[in-house]
Amino acid sequence: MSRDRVVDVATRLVEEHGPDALTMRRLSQELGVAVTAIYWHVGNRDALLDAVVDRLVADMGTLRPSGSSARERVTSLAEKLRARLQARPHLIGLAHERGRIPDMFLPVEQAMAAELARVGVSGKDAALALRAISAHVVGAVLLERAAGRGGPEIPTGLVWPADASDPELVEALATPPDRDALFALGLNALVGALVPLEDAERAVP
Amino acid sequence: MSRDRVVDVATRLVEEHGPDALTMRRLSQELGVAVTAIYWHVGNRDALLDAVVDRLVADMGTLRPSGSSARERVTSLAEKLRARLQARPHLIGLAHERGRIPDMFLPVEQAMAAELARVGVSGKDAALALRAISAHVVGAVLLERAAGRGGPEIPTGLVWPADASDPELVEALATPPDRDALFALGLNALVGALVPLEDAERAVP
DNA sequence: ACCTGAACACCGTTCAAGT
DNA sequence: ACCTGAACACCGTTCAAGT
Repeated sequence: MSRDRVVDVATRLVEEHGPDALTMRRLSQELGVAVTAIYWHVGNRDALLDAVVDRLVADMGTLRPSGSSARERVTSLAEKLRARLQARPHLIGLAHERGRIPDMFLPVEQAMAAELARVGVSGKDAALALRAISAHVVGAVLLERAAGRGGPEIPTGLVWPADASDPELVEALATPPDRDALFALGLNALVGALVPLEDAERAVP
Repeated sequence: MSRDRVVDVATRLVEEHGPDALTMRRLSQELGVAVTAIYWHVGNRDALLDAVVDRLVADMGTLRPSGSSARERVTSLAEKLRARLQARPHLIGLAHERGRIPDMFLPVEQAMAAELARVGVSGKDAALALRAISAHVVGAVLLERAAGRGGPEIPTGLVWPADASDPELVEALATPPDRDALFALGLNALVGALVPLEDAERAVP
């Protein structure tokens, strides 16, 4: 037993079954210890969740961009961040509930800031661009997380009016969305609007 | 006592204090009735939450676009939807947790589809555009909801490196983001990429 | 310093019993 | 048809008591 082991097991429980599955009694069972022993190590459940999120934030580490142009590199950072978040949906949901999303994003935003600086975007403009792009990433991940759990993807009670003049649209909306395409679409729109072209790109369009 | 009154009071509790504040015992107190009486009317807590969300979905009604061009009208729909969602953050959080966001968005998406049709966007393209825009709206609202509750807006433990070459950026990131500007920025980028200009707009640019 | 067991105040839910 | 009270299995947390 140690504080670290408690946080380890707690993290695993949250990761696999969601925050609600982390009860002090279940945790004590997995640790092979009395419920009350946990309190000596971590204080209480709230502090334990804080510790879990703290570790996640620290683990986010630094993402490295790939590609040559600033647009490619910023895009790659956003995609890698999304991939990393998607791998642990319950944990990022927890981080979100506890208002720790900004902390988690710091490393990527730093990396993006460097790319923006290269193409002459700085100051308030850079801050707005960073935040718009990272907001797109979290927004997408949070939405997907709900879609992953929730019941049927297709609206249950309500139906698109049958008399619609655009049957192809109706059919497209009846199938679950292509989340990768959706994410890429929004990201490209943002990057296109916020990250200037480099000289090389402008020369050969 | 009636099923309607139970759902009324439950809705008020969730709206004001969040879903966690809706306990069967507290609800019974506000209703002036024994806890177990509630079960006769609504089944159980889960079904009660379903009923609350059902009512919200039905209440979303139809939003009317304003403006003349398709871009303006689509933009106005997204802005009005955001305003409506922001007015009841806890309830939309609940709808999100229960995977009912698509249901809630149906009316607006219908209205947007009409606007897109006017400028010749239909079928799969229209479906993708609709979903990209509404994803931006939910994403933004979900993020703001967390920001509203969570502790300090500014990252707690971590700090932007002090040696940064762009002090204006560091300062901009140290102040809470302008959420309206952030939302408008993303929305404009999306609408610009997805909704074609009308003839009139192209003539007088 | 670290762990246990009993105890308390809370949950959601069931069910027999009342009117 | 509608409501009550007792009861059950769960929570998180405190605290005196052990080693």
